[in-house]
Amino acid sequence: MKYEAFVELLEQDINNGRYDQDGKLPSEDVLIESYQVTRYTLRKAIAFLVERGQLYQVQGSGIYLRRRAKKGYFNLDDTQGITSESRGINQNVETKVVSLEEIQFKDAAFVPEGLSLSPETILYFVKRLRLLDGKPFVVEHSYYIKSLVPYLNHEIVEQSIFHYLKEVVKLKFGFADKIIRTEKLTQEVATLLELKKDDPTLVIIDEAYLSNGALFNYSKLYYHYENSEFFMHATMK
Amino acid sequence: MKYEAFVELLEQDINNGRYDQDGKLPSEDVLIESYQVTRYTLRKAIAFLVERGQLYQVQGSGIYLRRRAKKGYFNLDDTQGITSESRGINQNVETKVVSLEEIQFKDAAFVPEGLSLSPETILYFVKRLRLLDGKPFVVEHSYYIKSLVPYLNHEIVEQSIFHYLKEVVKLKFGFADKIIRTEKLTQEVATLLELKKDDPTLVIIDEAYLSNGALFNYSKLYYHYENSEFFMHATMK
DNA sequence: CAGTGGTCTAGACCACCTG
DNA sequence: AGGTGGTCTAGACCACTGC
Repeated sequence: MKYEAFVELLEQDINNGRYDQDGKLPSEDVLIESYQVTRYTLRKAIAFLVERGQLYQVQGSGIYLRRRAKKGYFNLDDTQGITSESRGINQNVETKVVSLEEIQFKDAAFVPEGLSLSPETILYFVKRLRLLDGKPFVVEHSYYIKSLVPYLNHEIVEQSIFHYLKEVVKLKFGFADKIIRTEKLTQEVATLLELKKDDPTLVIIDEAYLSNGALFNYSKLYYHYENSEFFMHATMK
Repeated sequence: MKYEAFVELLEQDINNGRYDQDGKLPSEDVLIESYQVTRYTLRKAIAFLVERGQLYQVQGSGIYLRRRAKKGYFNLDDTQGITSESRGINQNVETKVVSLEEIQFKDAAFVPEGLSLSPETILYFVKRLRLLDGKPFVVEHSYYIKSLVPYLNHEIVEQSIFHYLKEVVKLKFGFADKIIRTEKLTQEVATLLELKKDDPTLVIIDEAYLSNGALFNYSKLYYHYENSEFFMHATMK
């Protein structure tokens, strides 16, 4: 059994409360027996859930459920936009497209530090406002490299772009770098967020790479400081 | 050979430019041969460096160095204070202790959501201002649970508390949860950061757990919005 | 000291990229 | 087709926790 499938199965059982009375899972030996998986598969799945902060392991003792697992936050590790980020709570996501155009790399308003592309490289440039339950949540300024993302139109951009890239264009995502900071809002972004110039904003600069290491998208995201909190889990090594 | 030791060895070779001409590492088979490690040890070490964003792997192709790896940022995954976070750049860290006192849990100014402790639980409460190259960088409001952190004094708190807990008290750290958001500054914190009331601030609420899952510390950190940028690396699953 | 998770070995086969 | 990384097997032993 592939470990991804086993992760889902295990996650279901955990979420259905199968292990709630103990607050911990059975030992690895018992899990191996009851799910009929090998230790490799089991530990790979457990490691995934540990990374996500749902479980923790104590050597010599057992595998424990995290109590008070965080809900209702956007997870900084989820790199695929609001739709999947907001799982755990049911919220209505709306998207307003401010603009969609093709530009050349040399005309981009901002560029990731150290990124070298030919000045004539064609990029899609998308500005969107996204709302959660009717409240302005984030303004996105996103660039997509056209040689890797060959087609975007208004209709696609009104939905989840990443969903389209994954399911339709069949891009294989690899990893993302993010820079997080706080700024004062410009008038342009403040208007969209229904805030005032110089109000605070949480800014995330996001660089997204395919599994082959090629950058296909970079974005600057301005979050409404009152409507957005992010969560992350880290191991202390 | 333990994989932690091998990580260090491999990291040294990478940082010394041993693999720069190719931009990639040799294949796993070659690495196994040249470093005399087993595939398990090799892949565990590689996985660690991939998680940190220093390498990426492409199935069927190879193990590549990340170019333009980020330097000069604070890594959100590093959970052990400024001293180790700021590696990569040499900056002078100063610490000014604003206050150090023992309080009861019921008198704490803030409490992590869902945390249940007896109201009489004794906590150390530490307020510190930390400066980088003489510039105010972060104001920390930190609580330590005395039953797990039995002793703190002014001298310790002027240094790296985590270093003390790790090396002297021999606590074994496990994991940390963080919530990241933006707020407007209160007058009290603004004064310490040499900013004005209502200026933006990046806030991180940090909960730190021992390897046995016990919470030993939680903090609210107010970062100077002009002097602090954070970096993180994520895999897109 | 019994039982648990962590590391390690030595293989095999699969999935994917590249020439 | 050959070579690369990804998954998987079936063990063994080590390190730690808790009774």
